[in-house]
Amino acid sequence: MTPLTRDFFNRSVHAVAPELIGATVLFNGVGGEIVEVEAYHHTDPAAHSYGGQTPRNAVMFGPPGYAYVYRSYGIHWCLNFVCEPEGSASAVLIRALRPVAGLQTMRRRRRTLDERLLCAGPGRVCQALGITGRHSGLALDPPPFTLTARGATPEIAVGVRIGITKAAEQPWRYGLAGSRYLSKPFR
DNA sequence: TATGAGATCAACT
DNA sequence: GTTGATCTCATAC
Repeated sequence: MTPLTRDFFNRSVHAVAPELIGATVLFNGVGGEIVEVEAYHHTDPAAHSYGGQTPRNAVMFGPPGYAYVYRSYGIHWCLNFVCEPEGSASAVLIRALRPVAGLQTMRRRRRTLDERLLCAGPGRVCQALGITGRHSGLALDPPPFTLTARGATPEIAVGVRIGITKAAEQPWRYGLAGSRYLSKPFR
């Protein structure tokens, strides 16, 4: 169980994103295996950092290995891992987990007993782990975060990203092939 | 199974 | 005033 260090994130998002599939993320001991992510590069019109720095996205412009959390559609929180050397403003959106630790806590927060729906979607992940905008800017290596590298290399599925209108054709969504915990199946 | 409304906020026009 | 890296619930097919 090797922890993910800052060096791991200090590379291209397109290298980091697929390698996160199969890794484990815990927040205060609650979480699971990452089964779905999306990559956002600062040259990408769909990225929050595309139009330059604002108070909301400032964390993306900082060093890699930090959490960027933002509010989506007014109600949900979405968790990102900042990547690449400082200033490049690129990040990986955590879209879905296979629940592993703290199932009872997640079921209570999510108000559902259906294990498949605990962490299937970026808003659900944050609700299940108890992550909000207060946690934006936290480092990923010390607690409350615990990130662990995967063991064997899993089969990775690739597809187009979900719920965006700009640069929607880019195949920058990565998932664990065949997983039943995805927010949507790959095709 | 599929579409539609509502919730609710920061950025941008 | 509009839009969006979303989810839930209701109603319709």
